[in-house]
Amino acid sequence: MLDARKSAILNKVVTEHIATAQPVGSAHVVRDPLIDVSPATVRSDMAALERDGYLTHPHTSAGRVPTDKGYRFFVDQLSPPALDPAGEEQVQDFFARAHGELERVLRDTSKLLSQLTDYAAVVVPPTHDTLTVRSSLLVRIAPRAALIVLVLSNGAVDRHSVEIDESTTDDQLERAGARLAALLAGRTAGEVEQVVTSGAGAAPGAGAGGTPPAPPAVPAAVDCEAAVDALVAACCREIAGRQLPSQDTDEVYVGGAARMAEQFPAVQTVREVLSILEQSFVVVSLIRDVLAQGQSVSIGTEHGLAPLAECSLVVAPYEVADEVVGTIGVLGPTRMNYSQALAAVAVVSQHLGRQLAAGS
Amino acid sequence: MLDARKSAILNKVVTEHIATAQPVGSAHVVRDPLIDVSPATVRSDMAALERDGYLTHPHTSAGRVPTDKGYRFFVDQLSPPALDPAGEEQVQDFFARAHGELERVLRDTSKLLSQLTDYAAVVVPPTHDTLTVRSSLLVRIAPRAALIVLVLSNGAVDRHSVEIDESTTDDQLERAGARLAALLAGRTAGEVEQVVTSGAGAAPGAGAGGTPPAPPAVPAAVDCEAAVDALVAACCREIAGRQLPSQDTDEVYVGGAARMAEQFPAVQTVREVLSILEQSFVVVSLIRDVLAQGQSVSIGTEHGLAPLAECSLVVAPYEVADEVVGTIGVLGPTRMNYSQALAAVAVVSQHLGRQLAAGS
DNA sequence: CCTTGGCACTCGATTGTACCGAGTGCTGAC
DNA sequence: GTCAGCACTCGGTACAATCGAGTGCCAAGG
Repeated sequence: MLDARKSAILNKVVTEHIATAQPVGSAHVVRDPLIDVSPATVRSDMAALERDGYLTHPHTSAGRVPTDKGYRFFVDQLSPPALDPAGEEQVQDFFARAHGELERVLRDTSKLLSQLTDYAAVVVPPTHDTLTVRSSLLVRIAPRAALIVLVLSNGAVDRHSVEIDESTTDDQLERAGARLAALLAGRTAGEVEQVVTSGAGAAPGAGAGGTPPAPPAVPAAVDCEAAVDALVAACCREIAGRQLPSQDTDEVYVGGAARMAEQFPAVQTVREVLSILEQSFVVVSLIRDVLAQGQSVSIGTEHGLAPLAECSLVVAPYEVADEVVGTIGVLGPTRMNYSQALAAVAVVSQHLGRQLAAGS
Repeated sequence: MLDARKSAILNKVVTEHIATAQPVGSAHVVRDPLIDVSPATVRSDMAALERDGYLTHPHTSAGRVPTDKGYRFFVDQLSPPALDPAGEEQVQDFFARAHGELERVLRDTSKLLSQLTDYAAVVVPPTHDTLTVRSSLLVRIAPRAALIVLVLSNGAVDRHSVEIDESTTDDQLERAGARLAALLAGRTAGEVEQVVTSGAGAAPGAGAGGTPPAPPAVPAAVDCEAAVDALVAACCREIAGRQLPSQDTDEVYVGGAARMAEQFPAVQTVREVLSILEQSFVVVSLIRDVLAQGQSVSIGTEHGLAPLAECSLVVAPYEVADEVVGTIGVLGPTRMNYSQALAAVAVVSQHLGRQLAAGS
């Protein structure tokens, strides 16, 4: 597509612009030992690159700046980058020390990633699909509400509330709890869903398509045992339901958002970017979209979000037991240090996966 | 201290400066109908106010700007402010709708408070001291680690991990779990602590003063029942220990941090403020300090944090069952709208307390 | 003694002008 | 195709002039 010299020039423009944040002119480009031609030649090549959409001009008599397409070319031909030794050590250290609650580990991981790259970092927590239920508990917390607590195989705790009928006796609740414990032990949330839809009485059935699922409620018990059955079914539905995309629970850990303040001269831009970062739902779906396209980098306007037009996102999934369970990412300006970000994201995602597999 | 006219002038300067963010001159001040003197008189009064430390001068030939002391005077003589009807309705709406997990409610509350005021908002979650344990569960999550899960009376779930000896049998664990359940049910964390220090075998004893408490570990069991005893004691210690100030778990919900970006012209300031907001520990202790001094507003340099010299913090505790359990706050520039912030914080803290008492 | 109009003075902000220099595009020669 | 040379562009800086909001002080009047 691009001959060797043009490609070299484009690369030089990109790296130089990343380093200096300034438009780069032909004189700067020829300073690169790999480019052994005169400025005039470089100029004509740069004009061609501009015609092809790789570069732009802020105005006449200014140097060139890469377009999103230019960055894209640069990133695609980047050799798989390695993290610098200092960073590598930092990651090692971190995960050697990391322990305790899942949430804490994830939050700290986002901080680590942000420190490594000097940009904002995002950690999307693992879905529970690969985790099994180790233990469960059903407790009444109000006359008409009960809580299911699940301890998962990695030590995380999941929690769902179900509406119950006021007439439900403590005894019934206890029996339902016992049944539930037996039913859930060793299962994943996905398997629970299967149990629900296959047998186990009051399956959702008809209304599954367009209409929103009714809130789980248990009808007044006539037969005692039937009430217990219904309660168990409601609990299962609730647990399985949480995994559905209807969840607006989308949690996400953002670290180093403050660093974005330095990246953009315009206060307005900073404000918009930070605002987006506060809406976890938007962040999650953004990352999901990028990953769905098989990309690991999204540059400028490639994703649709207007306020992030001046940002790039570098993502990597992390795996537990060969299954993708979550994602981490770095958000920086389009003129970010891509190789560093790619390296950091790759290394951290690997370590994080291993860590979670170990059971934190 | 200040005669009526000086006081009026100071008030006018403060309100005007809050509204316009500009230094305000004598001409602006006399526009106030309450001040019926000439600009020259105002000028001499302002000079006096400056001598007394209530106002400053960016430079000669500029208007006056309030100092921290000036703001302090203004805030202290502010009549207890009421929230505007629109805001009031928003709060009503919010708490009528609020439901679900504790964390979600708190996070959303921080967003609400931020929306009401247009500044950043902070919610410090309730300590568990007034909550009782409704149910508990002890599960092994790794060969050498177990997890205590507590369901609290308001439906929240608390979780602590304890180190256990590898030789501990599942049977022992189960018995310890049963003992623990009986011991904890209906108790608050504070009461658990009392149980630990009073009887129950392996109390910390000597090392309680200066040295950090040893990590909970259970020695290899010789006698089976003794091992169970020790395990129970370790669990209790862990639960009680969490309430000690040694906790660096200090969680905090920050909403609307992005709004700070617009409040300061200097990017550096924005960066520093956001940075502070990301360190939950700092935020928590800051709020604690302010409250400990019986203040509800901290202005500029009154708290010691240099990066927040241009910020003010408005806080209010919230109560459940007449006990202060947590705090909410608003962080804005020193020239923030204090009456609005005070009103919002007061109203929201009241509603939040009521909401939590109801059992979310 | 407090208040006030008058007045000189200060100093940031704005505007205008000139100039510099980094950078481009083009052209004609090799 | 490459390159030296050249005219041209245009943002950035430096400097001066001007403007105006605001002060401090003083002398006169209640």
